[in-house]
Amino acid sequence: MNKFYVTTPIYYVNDKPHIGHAYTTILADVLTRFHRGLGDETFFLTGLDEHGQKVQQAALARGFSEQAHCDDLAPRFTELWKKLGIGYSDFIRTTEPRHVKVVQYVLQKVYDAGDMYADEYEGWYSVAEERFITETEKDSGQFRDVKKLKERNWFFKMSKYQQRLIDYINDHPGFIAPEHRRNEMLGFLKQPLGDLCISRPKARMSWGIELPFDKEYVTYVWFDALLNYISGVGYVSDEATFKKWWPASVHLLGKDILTTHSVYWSTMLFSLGLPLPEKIFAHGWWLIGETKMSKSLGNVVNPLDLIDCYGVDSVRYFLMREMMLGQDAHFTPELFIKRYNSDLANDFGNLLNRVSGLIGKYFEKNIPSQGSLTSDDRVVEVLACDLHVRVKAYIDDLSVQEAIEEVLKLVRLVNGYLEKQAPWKVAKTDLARAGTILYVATESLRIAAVLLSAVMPEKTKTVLDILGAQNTQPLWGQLTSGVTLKTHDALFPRIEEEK
RNA sequence: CGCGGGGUAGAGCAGCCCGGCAGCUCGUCAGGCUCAUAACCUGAAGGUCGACCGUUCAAAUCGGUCCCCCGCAACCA
Repeated sequence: MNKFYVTTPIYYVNDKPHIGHAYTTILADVLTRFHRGLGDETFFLTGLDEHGQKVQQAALARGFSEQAHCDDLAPRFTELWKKLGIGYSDFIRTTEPRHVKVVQYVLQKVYDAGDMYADEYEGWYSVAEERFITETEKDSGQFRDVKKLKERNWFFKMSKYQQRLIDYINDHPGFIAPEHRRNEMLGFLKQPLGDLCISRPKARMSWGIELPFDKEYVTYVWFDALLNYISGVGYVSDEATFKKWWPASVHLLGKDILTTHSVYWSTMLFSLGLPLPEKIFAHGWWLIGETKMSKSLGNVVNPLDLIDCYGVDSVRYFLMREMMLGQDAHFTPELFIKRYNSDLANDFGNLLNRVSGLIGKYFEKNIPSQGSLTSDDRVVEVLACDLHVRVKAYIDDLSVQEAIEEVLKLVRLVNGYLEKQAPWKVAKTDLARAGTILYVATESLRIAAVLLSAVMPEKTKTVLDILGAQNTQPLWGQLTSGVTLKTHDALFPRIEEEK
């Protein structure tokens, strides 16, 4: 038995959850469910990042205390996860004592190890934004009231680990994925790496975790947030649990936060003497139509709306099927409907109707038995038999869309097989043969449903329930002859284009 | 010359590392079937594989030059 520990980023609580949050979290859930189906022991951690300047500002703007603001927003995330059928193992919030303790422990440990020092931080400061901005941001001309500012701060000796990190990435080809992101990071690391300023003076920004060795400062939010990946599995507090789960199998994240994870987080782990996660996977963004999703543009698609109209499983399916590995994906209602109709209604759902209708008509709803197989039957059987092997390979590669497509190939093949075998004709002259055909088709459908259960837990459960095949494996022959099919409605009713 | 990714049928993508009939899904058109959710199946049309030059018996694939798109360029999250 293997262990599988997956994380999402902990989401920043300055706004409501959107499709981007939903995507990463569903992906983590799908991977977890798939691994659990294989018999792996799984741990799935998600949560919220609650410190930092933007939270402080958002809270202030609403007239809330910071903690009250976080407590108010947290349920918006947990409720959405519930609605999306997310089965996380733990939900961590960085304001929780268990996390705060770990952050302070780590700060002290890094300090004691000599990887922390105080120095003047000098950079461009935007008075309007109340924060330091980067050279790039300054050059963009979008910030007014910019001036050079010096400030005493604490620094983490990140530069000390630069070469070690480069060597590590080179020695571990799968560490940062997809490959072009890995190249990007190696390119980034060709420049001299500076040390990381990990403190913020309370005078300027007080909403954070106090440095154990300097009470005038709180911890820079990334240094705080990244530690959730270990504080969430018992680092320091529960060594046995921690040993069991760390290092993580995969950190899932958006491409915008790849540097923080591959550079800050890795060097922090080096300093702590802990192993690095096995994989850091940066996925693309959801574009709404042709434009980047953005709160300011007000074009954020609320996944909740889709769920209410079309069901949670079809939303999960769409997001998993449409995002190509590591690339950006597009969302429009038209794309959603197209995908839903062609894959779920016409191919998958309709196949269920075909076989259950035929079994109802010719076998009084009892699943027929499988006679000897013809070569045509064998083509289907062979593809269905080792489908789980191909699907697993894709899942291991995080190619969920390919895994799904592989299953749909079987579904399409079976639709063609039925057409060719025409059991509705055969039944009139050779009922046993018609039974075999229907067994082959239904068994294939069962296997497809089992393999799609990680993506669509509810609908596939319905299918397996109809077939009397709950808790079966994706192996040929587990469909029980003689079982009476349950009556059902259309699994995925077609969405008719209108308006 | 900062680093990196990409330009393949109307759309979205695979193939490129390891040259050898240009493939998949959707869309379009024509047939078929009539068990099924106007679903399903079969077939067809549609591509100078960004441009040019080179290597080779053979180039989407290897090398070179150019054009065009995109990402990264950290210490806001």
